[in-house]
Amino acid sequence: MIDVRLLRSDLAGVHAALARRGGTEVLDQVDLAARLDQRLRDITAQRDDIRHQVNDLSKQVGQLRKAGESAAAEGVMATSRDLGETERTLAAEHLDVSEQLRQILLRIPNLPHPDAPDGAGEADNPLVKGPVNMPAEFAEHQRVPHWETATALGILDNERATKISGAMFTMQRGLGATMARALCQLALDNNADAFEEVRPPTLVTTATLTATGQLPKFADDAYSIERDDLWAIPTAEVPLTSLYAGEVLDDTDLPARMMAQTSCFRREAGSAGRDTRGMLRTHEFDKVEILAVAMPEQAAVLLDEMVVRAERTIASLGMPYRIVEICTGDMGQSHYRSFDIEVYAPGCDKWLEVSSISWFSDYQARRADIRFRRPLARGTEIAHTLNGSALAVPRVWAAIIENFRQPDGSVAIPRVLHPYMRGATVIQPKDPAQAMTGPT
RNA sequence: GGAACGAUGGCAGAGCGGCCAAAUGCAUCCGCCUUGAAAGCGGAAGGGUUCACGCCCCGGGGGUUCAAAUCCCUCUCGUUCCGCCA
Repeated sequence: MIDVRLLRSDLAGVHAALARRGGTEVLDQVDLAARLDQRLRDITAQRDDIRHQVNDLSKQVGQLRKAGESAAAEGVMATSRDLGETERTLAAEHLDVSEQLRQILLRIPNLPHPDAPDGAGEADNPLVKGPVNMPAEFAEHQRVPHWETATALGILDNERATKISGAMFTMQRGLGATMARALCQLALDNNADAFEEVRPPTLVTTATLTATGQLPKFADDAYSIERDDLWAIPTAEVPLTSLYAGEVLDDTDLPARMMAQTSCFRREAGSAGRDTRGMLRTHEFDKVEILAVAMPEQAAVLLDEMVVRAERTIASLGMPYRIVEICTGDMGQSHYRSFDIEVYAPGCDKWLEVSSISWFSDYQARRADIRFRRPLARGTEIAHTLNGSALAVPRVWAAIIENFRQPDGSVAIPRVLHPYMRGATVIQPKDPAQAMTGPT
């Protein structure tokens, strides 16, 4: 949520910043919000004035009663009672207008960082690094889609996953399952020097999913469990951001850094039919997320650091990758500034987004009410939040299968994963760990 | 799932319907004392909103009343006991 006070102090500036994201409906919403805010403040002033009078009169009643002047007290009570009517009317109107305002504010996106590149969409995202590790050309045996290779090796069994749970669910088996877990372990180990490992809940309340910005606007993208009013998290960002919701942190606690491996659940409502094969787009997947709650002046450096950390893990796998910055027209609603890491998958011939690292300024923290206190300052300030995927399993997994496919159809396991693979260095068709192959 | 009790400031913990933003203790900060510290003594200090006056905040919501931390209803959460259970 953006700061309402900006609508009063610099409406033109808000307009200019949001215009960079493209679209004009937002600007109308901003104007509407500004009008509602003005009205709300008028009502508040009137209501508070009435309350002030009632409070005064009530005190008088007490004093008159004590003095034994009950007739005078009755008169004052009558006056106060009448004022109470007006107060109720104004209070009801206040509630109504403030809820309207809130609903609009919740849907207004964050203002982009001044340095975020302008652009209309994905095609305008500037390349900031790479491609790294890109060979002059790929061998023919690498030009096989991972779902073919992996199914043949018996490490991917999407047919049975679909039987169990429906379309766009995947299942890894044998060394494929081991490697999925190994990837998470690698990402966790790579960041354990600076981030506290957390194992948060994966079902959260409506309030929690609203704090990070998924609700109310993107309800269709999330799985809900209506009977208990819970939602399945689309990313560990959701519970980790809300970990300190409603709290006032000490400046010495900041930046607070946390990481978590969780399942992530996405309905992919808008992308039915796209990327349905293999593991490019799935309803449930594992991801290691890193996250920081910080003071504003700490955030820019943290963003750089988190990009470097995500890159380091990806780079260590030895696959071609590049880093792009997300332009204003392609940024998510809550984002202030954002970078993606993409890995090249030769079998699909696609650059796959495997990590996204973002700075949210105070947008999420205001929704979540995460504040901090400076030593000498009076009052509190809204914190900044940042987060990023240290590693998202399915696409990295897929890219490994394609990049490291050998001429004989086996897959070489990247060296950094060897310690986590129980001695395996290659995934062979006749690997004894494969108990049963898929029903092809 | 059933029953009982509970929810107040950073923590602990008082609080007759009006004099309660709220005692007291601990912790914190600033002085004094001291070579320095501890102890002792004195003092300061909640959050939100507002240009300000003011208004709001005692788990959330609703109600009663001229007036609610205080009375009533309800929800949530917690503790204990019972049941069930990886």
